[in-house]
Order: sequence, then structure tokens, then C-alpha cells
Amino acid sequence: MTSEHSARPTISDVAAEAGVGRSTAARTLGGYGYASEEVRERVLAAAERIGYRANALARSVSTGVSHTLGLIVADLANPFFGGVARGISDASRERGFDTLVLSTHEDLAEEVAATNVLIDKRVDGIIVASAALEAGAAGHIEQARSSGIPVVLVDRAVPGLDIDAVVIDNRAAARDAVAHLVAAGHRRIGFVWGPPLAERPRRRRDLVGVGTGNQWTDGERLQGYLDALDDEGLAFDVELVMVGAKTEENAQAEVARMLELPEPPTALFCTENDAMTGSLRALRNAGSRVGETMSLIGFDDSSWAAVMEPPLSMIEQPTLALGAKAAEVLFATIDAGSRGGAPELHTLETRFIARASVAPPNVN
Amino acid sequence: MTSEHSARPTISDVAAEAGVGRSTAARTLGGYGYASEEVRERVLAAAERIGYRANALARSVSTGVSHTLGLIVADLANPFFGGVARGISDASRERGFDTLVLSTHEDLAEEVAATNVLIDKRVDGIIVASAALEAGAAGHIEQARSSGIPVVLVDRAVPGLDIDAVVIDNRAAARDAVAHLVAAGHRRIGFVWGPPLAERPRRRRDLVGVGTGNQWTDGERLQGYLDALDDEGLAFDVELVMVGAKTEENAQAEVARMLELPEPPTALFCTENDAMTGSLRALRNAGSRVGETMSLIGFDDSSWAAVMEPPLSMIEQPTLALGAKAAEVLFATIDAGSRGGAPELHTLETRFIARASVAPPNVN
DNA sequence: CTGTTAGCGCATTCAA
DNA sequence: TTGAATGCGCTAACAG
Repeated sequence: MTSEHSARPTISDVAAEAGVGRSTAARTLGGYGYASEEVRERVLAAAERIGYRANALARSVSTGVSHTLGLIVADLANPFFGGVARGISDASRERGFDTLVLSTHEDLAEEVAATNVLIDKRVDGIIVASAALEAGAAGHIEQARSSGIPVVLVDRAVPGLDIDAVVIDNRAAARDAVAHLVAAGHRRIGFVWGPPLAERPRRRRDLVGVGTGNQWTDGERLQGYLDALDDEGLAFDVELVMVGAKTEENAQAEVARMLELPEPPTALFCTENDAMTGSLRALRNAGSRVGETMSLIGFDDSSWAAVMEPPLSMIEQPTLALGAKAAEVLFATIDAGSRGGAPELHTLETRFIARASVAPPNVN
Repeated sequence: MTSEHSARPTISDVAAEAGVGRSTAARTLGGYGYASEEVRERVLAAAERIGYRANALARSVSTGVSHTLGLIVADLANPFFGGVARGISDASRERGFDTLVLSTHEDLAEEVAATNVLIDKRVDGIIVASAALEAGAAGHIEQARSSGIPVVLVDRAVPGLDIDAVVIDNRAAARDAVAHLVAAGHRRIGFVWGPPLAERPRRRRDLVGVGTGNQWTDGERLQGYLDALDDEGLAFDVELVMVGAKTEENAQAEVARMLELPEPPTALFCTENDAMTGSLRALRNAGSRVGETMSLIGFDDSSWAAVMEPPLSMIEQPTLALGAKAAEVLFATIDAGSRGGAPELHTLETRFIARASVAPPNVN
């Protein structure tokens, strides 16, 4: 463990090179404490000369601050999380913070492990889109906080967990979207994708609680769908709700099934992009024409949605803004010294983008 | 700076709690050196009891290993980089490494800053999709290496820089795609998007060198386009190459322009998704029908491309694999002790997905 | 097997 | 203003 030839120069090296004491060098290099102008210049020159770069790790051990944030999401390859990550990254970089990003593949055990990694690496704050459905499953989050690490939830608030969260109102967004369909004259509206239902519910009552009481985005969107039916006095039909695996294939299969119903839906509300593409495949196979025999609304606008024929009506989520806001809230907590009043739920606005995929039901 | 009440327990605390010396506790907790079974259990129990978690930062200062990788990309919100990041993240997590991700917005100055941050935080390796066009502009990368940090390039190899790189063969992929169009009978093929050309080239010679000698993806794709024309003995027409800003709007404008030509293109090769959506907008406005009056091939397959009407032929990039491979190469270098033979260029396969957007030119 | 003693690189107090 | 001395939490030779 002797210093190797390619060893990076330390403060001691700079001090020697400049002919001053370690602490003096440390002070000017660290930007704290006093130092005469002359000495300062000498030290800076020496540092430059030997290519000195402060060891941020050693500094962190000493100060207790790492200038690093932790981000835990299900999947970085998902454009939604990519946007959130970018928003966080941009906002934190302005404050000289960097971000350690961990993917959990929607697995709670991996999320717990990720949290421990971040605690071990002494990040100054954590932003997490948790897979925990209830406070009881969020012990790792409580643990991080009790370790003194501020935490902010993003995208998904965990019910019962008193922590700041930055989300969108999935329920309201879904309700509005479905209301749009109803306003266009639709009475039978299919719900594609949603909280994983192992088997087909027998009646509406079976759905109560699925999305209630938690902010799990799927559940919220289902509740919004139900809200809209209630608002408009429409009957709920279990046959119009997708069940089973959340895959594009199953979405396609479920929509195909709905199209075979005695009274098929005249419109579909898709809660994710894969639900939308699966639906489109089923519609194409069945010869159903979007915007004519079938109206469509999807979630998460994409540049592709606008160039579809016809263009698809979509709900746009402010991904960058979600990340930026989460970072802002986190920094506020950090600045406040690990405590800043009662936890708040910050709700960002979604935007409904009306395009030609919604039309009056085709009665032929 | 006295230890606060919520101070996290250290090895000393565990040692005290277990009634053993610090080093003994350290050895069992750190998983190195000897310790009797009895003592080991006592220490582990004590650690568990007081909620001890090792300070990874302190450990890193001591060992010189941070178990952290650095990733530098232009934009995490770009699904391509999101996929690469996910691939790296998954591969490195298996080895107990985490990833610090920095976005540079395609700005070289930001990239230099990002590199310095990673050097300062003592990452064990860096993977970068550099914005540097030549070795001369990659001093920061050389600096990282001379600091003893292994570096692997991903997506873009920097010409003249002797460093391992993991890329796809953009030139060959583009050539193949254009060859497909030629095989279908097309003679006038538009090139949408590409290396930023300030003004319209007057003749083909003006394009020589634009993509040659560097692996800048745009340039490579343009060269592949030219290769295909040569292979097939087709004439090059400057009017069929897009110029100006790389935005969806400009792509739309440029395609609109091409459609007004005396001899408009019968097919378009789009090098990015925004180029494709811009093209589609222009085609729709002009009443041109994809797969009939206009054939199309794009880059970066998406689930959307398959559900377009007609489905679009696309070149698929193995984003996850690019990341995984880059991590693999990086770890090999790390394991080899910062040196492992001559730098290699690892080229991953792209896949051409033939769909209905390519058809024989419509002669009407 | 165990504890003592040094470091790692930087921050910070305090006397000079 | 400066430098010596100590500490942060951990690793790691080294004796016992």
C-alpha cells in the first residue's frame, strides 16, 4: 500500500511543492480560512503544476457531506424515468450535486438493497419512485430517514408514509380523459392495463380498494376511470377492464377479447404506451379504424403519437418537471437541516392533448 | 463538528458494544482477516443491534476503490442513452458497483467538467459517449486515464484516441438500409438528418470528410448512405440531403422542400426518430402516402414503429447490450490492473427490421 | 486468533 | 496569518 508512481498528488504534495504547511495549503485549496495573497498564489500555482485534484471522498468523510444524491427508479430505460432522471440531474448539477442512479426492476427487495447502498455511500438525499404499496413495506425508507438522509418520493406517493412527494394527479387525469370520451358520446369504454388483477372481477365491488388508499399509478388511473363512469351515470362492466399480465401481448389479447363482446367498447382508455401499442395491434387485426370505429386516449405523450394516422389524443406527463421539482423539494429539506415542517404532496399538472383519435361513436 | 445524537454508529461503537477491539470488529465486519466463530457472532449481533452500516466513503479512502462507475452521456432523457445506462447499471450491479450518471447536453465543456467530477469522486472507471470529434478535443479523457482511471467509450469512438470503444457500425447499417431501398427499385433517396451542415453542399466533394475519419454517428450514417449510392452506381444529388438544424421542425421543412423538387425522392432514409417524425409530418401535409408514394426507413426501432400504418422498417440498435458490453470491457480493464493489451473497437450488430413502409417506387 | 499502531486524504481547532 | 496536531471512519501491517 505504498504510494505508487501514478499516485494522485495530495495536499501534502502541494504543500511541499509550494513550500508551506499542509493546513495552509488545505485552506486555500479548500477555499476556507485565511491565507495571504502571496501564499495563496503560490499554492494555487503549485497545485496547477503538479495536477492536484482534491479527493472528494476524503473530503466527504471529513465533512459528512458527499454532494451526491441518490435516485431509485424501476427502470432507467423507461423514457418516463429517463425524463425524471434528467430533470433531477440538471437541477442538482446546478447546485454542484451529482446523482447515483439505481434501477430496481420494480422489485421491492432490490429497492431495499439500493437504499442500503445509498445509505452506505452517504448520499445527502434520496429521491425514490418506490415500489412499496404501503407504509408497512417502506421500512427501508424510514430507515434512510432515521439515518439522517432526507427522502423525497417521486411519481408514487406511498400511503401512510409521511414524506414529501412529487406526483401528478393520476386519478384526475384519468377521469378527465374518460370524461372526454363520454362527452364525445361514448357509453362503453374499455380500460386497458391497470393494477394487476389476477382474475376477472365479478362485480365492481371487487375493484374497491384496488386503487383506493394508495397512489400506485395504475390503481389511481383505474379509480379515475370509475370516477368518470360515476360522474356520467354510466354502468360499469367488468368485461371492459383488462386483466392479467401487464405486457403489450396481453393488452393486445384483452382488447381482442373486448372486440368480440356482444356489445364491444366504442372507445379505449390506455394507461401506458405498451397498453396503447398492444391495443393498436388488436384493432388493426380486427379491422377496426381508430377515430372512426374506435376512439382512443393514451398516457405519456410521445412524438410518435402526433404522427400516427390519425394522431392520438394523449395525456402528457411533465417528466422533466417532476424530476426538477423533486430535486427542489429535496434541497429545501437538506437546507432546512433534515427537517422542514409537515410533509407535503406536490401535485404537478398533466396536460390533455386532444387529437383526432377521439370521435363520436360510429353507429353503423 | 462533535458527533451528533443521530450520528451513525461506527466500527468503534460496534467494538464497544461487542466488547472486542476495533480491529477485530473491523475484520469481521469488513469480511477480511481472522476471527473466532464466537467473536464473529458477537460482533455481528452487536452490529445488528445498534444498526451499524459501514461507511463506504471511509472505506474507499482507505482502499482506494470506490465500487462506483461513472457514466457520461449527452441526455438521459433520450431513450437510447436510457437503454445504455440501464445496460451498464444492470451489469455493474452484479459486481457490486453503482453508477454515477452525468448528462452533458452534448456540450464538450460540460463533458470536461463531468469528467473532473468523476475523477474527484474517485470512480473506478468511466464510460463515456463523448462529444469530442477528435483526439485533440479529448484531453479530459486522457487526463482521466493518466489519473489511473480506466475509460471505455460507448456509442461513439473518438478517432485517434487509443481507447476501448463499444459501438455499432453506423456506416454499414446505413449502407444496408439504403441498399434495401435501392433493391426495391428506388433511385432518388432522401437523407434526413445528419451531421450539421451549415449550408447546402454544392457537390458531393463537399461532403468528403464530414463523416470520414470520425465515428460521429451522424457522419457515419451519411457515409453509409453515400457508400450505398456508390455500390449501386446511383448519382448523388445535393438536393436530397437535409441541411440545417437537427430539429424535428427542420426535418419537416427539409422534407417538404424535397417533395417540391422537379424530381422528388421516392424514398427517405431517416437517421433518428425526430427525423422520422418530422418526415412523417411533411409527408402527411403533402398527401404523400407511406409505403405507396413514399418508402421509409428509420433508425432506432420503437414499439410505435410497428403499429404505424403502415408499419415502419427500422434499424434496431442493441442499447442494453451496448451498455452491458461497455461495462464488461471496463471491468476487464479494471481487473487487468489499468492495462490490458491494445485498445479494441467492439462492434455490436444492428438489426434491420423489414416492415411495410418500404415498397417499390410508385410510378403514377 | 486478537489488539496495537499506523496510515488514507482532508478538515478544523488552537497555539504561536 | 501560519503550521502543528487531532479527528473522520475505515483498512491493514504487525506483534503478541
